[in-house]
Amino acid sequence: MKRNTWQREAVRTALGTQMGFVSAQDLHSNLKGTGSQIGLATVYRALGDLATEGEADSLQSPEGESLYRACSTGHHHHLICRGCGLAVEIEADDVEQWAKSVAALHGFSQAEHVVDVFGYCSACVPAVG
Amino acid sequence: MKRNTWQREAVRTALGTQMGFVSAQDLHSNLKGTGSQIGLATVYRALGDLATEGEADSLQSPEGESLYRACSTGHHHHLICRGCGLAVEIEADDVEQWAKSVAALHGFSQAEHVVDVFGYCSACVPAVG
DNA sequence: GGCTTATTGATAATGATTGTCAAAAGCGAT
DNA sequence: ATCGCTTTTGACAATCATTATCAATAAGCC
Ligand SMILES: [Zn+2]
Ligand SMILES: [Zn+2]
Ligand SMILES: [Zn+2]
Ligand SMILES: [Zn+2]
Repeated sequence: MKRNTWQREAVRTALGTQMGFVSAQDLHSNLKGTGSQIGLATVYRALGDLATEGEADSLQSPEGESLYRACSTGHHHHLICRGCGLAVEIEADDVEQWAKSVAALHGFSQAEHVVDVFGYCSACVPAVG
Repeated sequence: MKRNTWQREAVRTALGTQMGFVSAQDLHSNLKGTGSQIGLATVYRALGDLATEGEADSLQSPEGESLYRACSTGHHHHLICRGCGLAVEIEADDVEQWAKSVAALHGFSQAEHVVDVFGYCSACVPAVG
């Protein structure tokens, strides 16, 4: 049976306060910054669990880091700021249809897709040029 | 000025013989297996260069590894078999336009996108059910 | 309160990728 | 072909995210 620990809840709520995607390392730093004594490994485990249970959405940054975000809604994609992590949820039925049809067209089954857009939001663009 | 070395060519041709995406580590193993004495760091550098110059296409596996594939055409995406690594190049102007417009719509700059479809090809589907 | 067992967390281990830098090799000029 | 300058190489160390260990802790149940 899975137990309720303050660590799990801490990660859950910390994720909720984030406005965008964050890495496990970042979230751990944030938690430590607020006085929490939670361990890094626990943050990794909690995030992994949340993602598995569908309470969090995960993706990989272009640099290869795993990023997480609280998310309870259904299938959708994200427009993510490389600077501050801000994530805008985007839906695109066109893309969904396209993915489905291109897979079928080539005889592929059990098709899933990865569709994410990365850039710099209007607030971060001045900081990078 | 960039120089021509047998190492670069070795990586280029080794990539060409692959039917799907491969990691730098795998390609290095393959090269070593055929008697080449090329160094691992050189394989990483060569693949990075090829990707930058547009001669190779790169993406990240779900596990976070960087994968490469020979590719001489312009910007496109892939339909990738989880079973055998087979990759079909796909183009979708619709998706390109969508990515561009959704970024602009939200004030994002320097937008890049990750668009890949994963599934099982017709040859691999029987093996997984 | 105790028992049982999942969970935690400090730390070590892993594994991909990058940095270092002296030695080797490419290329243009001689 | 040789010289000289500059890029490239490669063995090795360093980095960095993530995972594995495993003894200590603490949920949940009686
Ligand atoms: Zn931003
Ligand atoms: Zn979708
Ligand atoms: Zn296949
Ligand atoms: Zn595209």
